[in-house]
Amino acid sequence: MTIKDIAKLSGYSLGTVSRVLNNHPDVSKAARERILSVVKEVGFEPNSNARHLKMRQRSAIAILVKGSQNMLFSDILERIQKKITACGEEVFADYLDEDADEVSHAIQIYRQRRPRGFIFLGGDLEYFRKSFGELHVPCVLLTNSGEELKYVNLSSFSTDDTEASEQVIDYLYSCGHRRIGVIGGNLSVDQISFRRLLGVKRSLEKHGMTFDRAERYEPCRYSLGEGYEATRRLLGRCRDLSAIFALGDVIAIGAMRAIYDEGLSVPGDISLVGYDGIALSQYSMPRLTTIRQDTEQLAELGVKKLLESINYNVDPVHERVAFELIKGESVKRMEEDDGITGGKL
Amino acid sequence: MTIKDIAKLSGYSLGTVSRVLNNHPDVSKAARERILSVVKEVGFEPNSNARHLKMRQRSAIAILVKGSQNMLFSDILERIQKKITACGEEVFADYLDEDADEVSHAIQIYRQRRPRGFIFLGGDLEYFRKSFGELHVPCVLLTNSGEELKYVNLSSFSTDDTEASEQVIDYLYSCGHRRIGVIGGNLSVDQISFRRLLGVKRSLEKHGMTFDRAERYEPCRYSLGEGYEATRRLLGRCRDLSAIFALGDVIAIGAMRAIYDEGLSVPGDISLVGYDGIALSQYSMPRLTTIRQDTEQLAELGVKKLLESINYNVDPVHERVAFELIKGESVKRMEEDDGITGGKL
DNA sequence: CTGAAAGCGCTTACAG
DNA sequence: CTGAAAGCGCTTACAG
Repeated sequence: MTIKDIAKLSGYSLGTVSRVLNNHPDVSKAARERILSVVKEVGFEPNSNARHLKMRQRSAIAILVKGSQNMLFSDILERIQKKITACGEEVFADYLDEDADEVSHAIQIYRQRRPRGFIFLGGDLEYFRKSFGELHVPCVLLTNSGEELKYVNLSSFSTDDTEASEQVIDYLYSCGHRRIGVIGGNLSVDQISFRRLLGVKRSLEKHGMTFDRAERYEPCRYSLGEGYEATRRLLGRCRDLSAIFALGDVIAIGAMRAIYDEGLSVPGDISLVGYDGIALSQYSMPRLTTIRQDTEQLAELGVKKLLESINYNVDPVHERVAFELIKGESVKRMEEDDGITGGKL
Repeated sequence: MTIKDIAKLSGYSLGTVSRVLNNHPDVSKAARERILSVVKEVGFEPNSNARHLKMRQRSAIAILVKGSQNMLFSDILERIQKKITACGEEVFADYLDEDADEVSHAIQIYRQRRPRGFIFLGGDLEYFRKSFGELHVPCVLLTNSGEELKYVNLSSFSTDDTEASEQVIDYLYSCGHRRIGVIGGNLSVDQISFRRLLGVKRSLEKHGMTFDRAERYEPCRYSLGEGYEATRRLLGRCRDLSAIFALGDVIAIGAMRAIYDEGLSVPGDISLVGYDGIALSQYSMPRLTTIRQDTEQLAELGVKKLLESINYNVDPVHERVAFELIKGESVKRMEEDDGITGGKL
């Protein structure tokens, strides 16, 4: 069943059928109705290969997800898919390893499938800097800011990681915590974890303390298992911590279990704060105190901007989305610990 | 950059370039080497729209995932993607709501993108029965068996849900539990939850007990929140339960929190068993006793079979994959409860 | 408003 | 082993 058959069946020519199918304005009402009814009757669907070949138009919207087990991204992805589909666009998602080079991957996908745009769920600026210049389609980066890169076809929407992390530490400080450890991510300048660590440092310095990274920070990937191991390493090294800030909720859940396995309790012995605000964080025991990223906003703005960029070639934007410190049950208020342990210990 | 440019640059004709690109045997070594070197040099990638238009061949392999937050499926999906990509095939994933009609969706995707095959991650036999007949590409259903449907283009690989559930209840029984509640899924004959319930019933009857569904079973979707709510409803109704079998780990994690919120403990007051064996189940406190589905095997067999079906038109198969009862920390061995509460209570 | 025709980038009999 | 040519199913100037 091709457009030719529809032409024959409807009594109109190939071109007219095509015009109707593509919603061109200059078709008579009679022709439109007749052709549409035939199309419907036989359940015709145009061959998208032929269509895209002609239109030289990219077929769908590609979503590149860094880490298939990342629950924050699953959440955003689900929302994006719904929104894009609702706009009548096609979407497809591809998963990459957490450390994979998403930009090289995008370039490869672009060659193979010519998507009309990309949405990156997570991104390492290092890779963007290296080869994003080769990608000439509208792109949106979510959860990390691409502002400093100044590419004309890259917008981004993200949480202000530094500010949020600063608030976390401010909060822990206000609860009397002075010996705070941090786990998650790594020290590369281009990663979100770097900005989160910056917020940690900023808060501590504001309170007259310093952050000894070598001692108090333990890097790890964003997984339960790595969060678990990192916590054990950190606790093995500095037993005196009263609080741990995990740079991701999944890491925090792993950390929680590690703390228990060390014979300690949360928040009795060690207070714990996560980051992301995934659903799971509110079902753990205790409920996690965490930074909730606004996944609905991220999805909404990301899709809207991408579609605009595809259709109108607008200027890129780099916006921050509001976050919220959710006070769960995993942080203990210390009594009168302040005077004693002021400054870094 | 098209195949024509490559022809010009290499000094060979269009046809020869195409043959080299498609690994046709009858091309001279000289031509092959020359053309390949040019292709490499300019980084040429054939236009897949044109290619597929000609080949009338479906472009990629589509994976339909029921429930984007389903961690078991994320796990399997990740493995599938790696394997398919390793075979040089393209893949794309689409997420559906847990209750969506995946078969209608597949038919629609088929019309739009002509994938060469489908892998269904989760499936409701009701939908397959209704309209799978319209889908004429090789398909593989994972985690549910499509055997009874007898479609020539549908294979399936799944865990023996009935058998596994029977083992769960056998185990709980052997630990002295007699008042067992079940949560998750629904009673539709075509769902995996139905088969799991069948195993529950079978085990209980084997031990001379009956299963009062209206009283002891509470349906819910496979999410933390619904698991939580279902548990509260169930506990509100029958306070005397000594164990709960959640038909999914995610449900179990929600249940665990609900049990705590009722002022009870796991496994002190109530023992809990999950199903799936996702990573999270081993990081909860206590670790979950659960049925581990072999995601690696499911992915491996599914991909292998689909590729075979696409390339050789082989007969469908319906196989069971081994499972394992993982004994975590969430089940308590009761002392001498047997004599007193024999039979259903 | 509509039709006839060119062409998108490729593959594959058909000849040689 | 290789080239010339037809054609996959569509879109879109171009004429009318």
